[in-house]
Amino acid sequence: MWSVCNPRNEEELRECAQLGRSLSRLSQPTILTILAASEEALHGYVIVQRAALSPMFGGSKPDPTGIYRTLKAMEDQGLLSSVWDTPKSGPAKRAFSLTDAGIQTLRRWIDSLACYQATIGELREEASQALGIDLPPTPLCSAH
Amino acid sequence: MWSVCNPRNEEELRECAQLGRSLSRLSQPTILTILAASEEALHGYVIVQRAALSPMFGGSKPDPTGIYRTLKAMEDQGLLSSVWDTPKSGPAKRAFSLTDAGIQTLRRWIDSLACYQATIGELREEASQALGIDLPPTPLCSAH
DNA sequence: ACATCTAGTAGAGCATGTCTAGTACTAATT
DNA sequence: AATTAGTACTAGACATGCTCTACTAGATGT
Repeated sequence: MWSVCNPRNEEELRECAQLGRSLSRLSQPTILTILAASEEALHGYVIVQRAALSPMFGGSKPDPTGIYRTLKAMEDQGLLSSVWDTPKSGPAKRAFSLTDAGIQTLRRWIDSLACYQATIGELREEASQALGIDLPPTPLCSAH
Repeated sequence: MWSVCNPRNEEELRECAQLGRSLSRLSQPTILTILAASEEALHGYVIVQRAALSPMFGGSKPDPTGIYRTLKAMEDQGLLSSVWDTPKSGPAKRAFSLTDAGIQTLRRWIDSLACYQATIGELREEASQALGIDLPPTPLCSAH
């Protein structure tokens, strides 16, 4: 299943857009949003699950390896902080929460995302014009 | 200079979005649009120049290496066809034009782009909600 | 003579994402 | 009691797409 558009099959995805399951480079704002929406610190595993519900991944769980690596990178950048949670029973797990820098970054992302939207909209208009067709209405997109 | 958003400097780009000069994976629809808008076949060099004027790259010329490689890949996929143009004087140059498959693909891209827009819009809304702020108005974005 | 423009190519590297596969412990099912 | 599914995380290999540096080579301009 695909998140962003809704091709009937893998074939069509490859034909059409040559994209992966998610928009590239937008897992960071997705993670920031998930953490900003949560009162408490979250484990990576939970973040993966919530990400599946976000518009970016629209139902299908993102690859955990990628998310864990992104979390680590974001912590290195100072956007997140984490503490090890070592319960008596069960595996050790890391709980992530936003730093002030993370909140600032998300704030900036909101503007960036608007710019992306505008840019993509312009490209879409130009493409329609070039084909000499009217801008078609927004199709049914997400899987939720 | 950046194409999509308008950060004051490289620093801010890195802080904010960790993105390159262009939205990832959208150079293909950009190229398709440029070719669809042109009556005649275009040289790679000209495509690079026109790309600089498109919303995706907003003024700054994209890396020619990347564009040439993408053109080759698109030809391999049957979206483009090319002929060598070997004038008496001057270097040999390749002229690209759209195939029927390329036109079909651009048509599908128009829907895909709408989905991207919608997805990014939803993410933006969720981010604003999570921060407890009103959805700010679309900022000034592109450089043209 | 030197710089700039046209037109393209080669190779290295980075960021991001994907795939396969594993560890380890718990809880529910058969 | 053994198997399966769920929680929680890690490692390595690979693919894709973009970026950077650097190069060839002819044409045109100063």
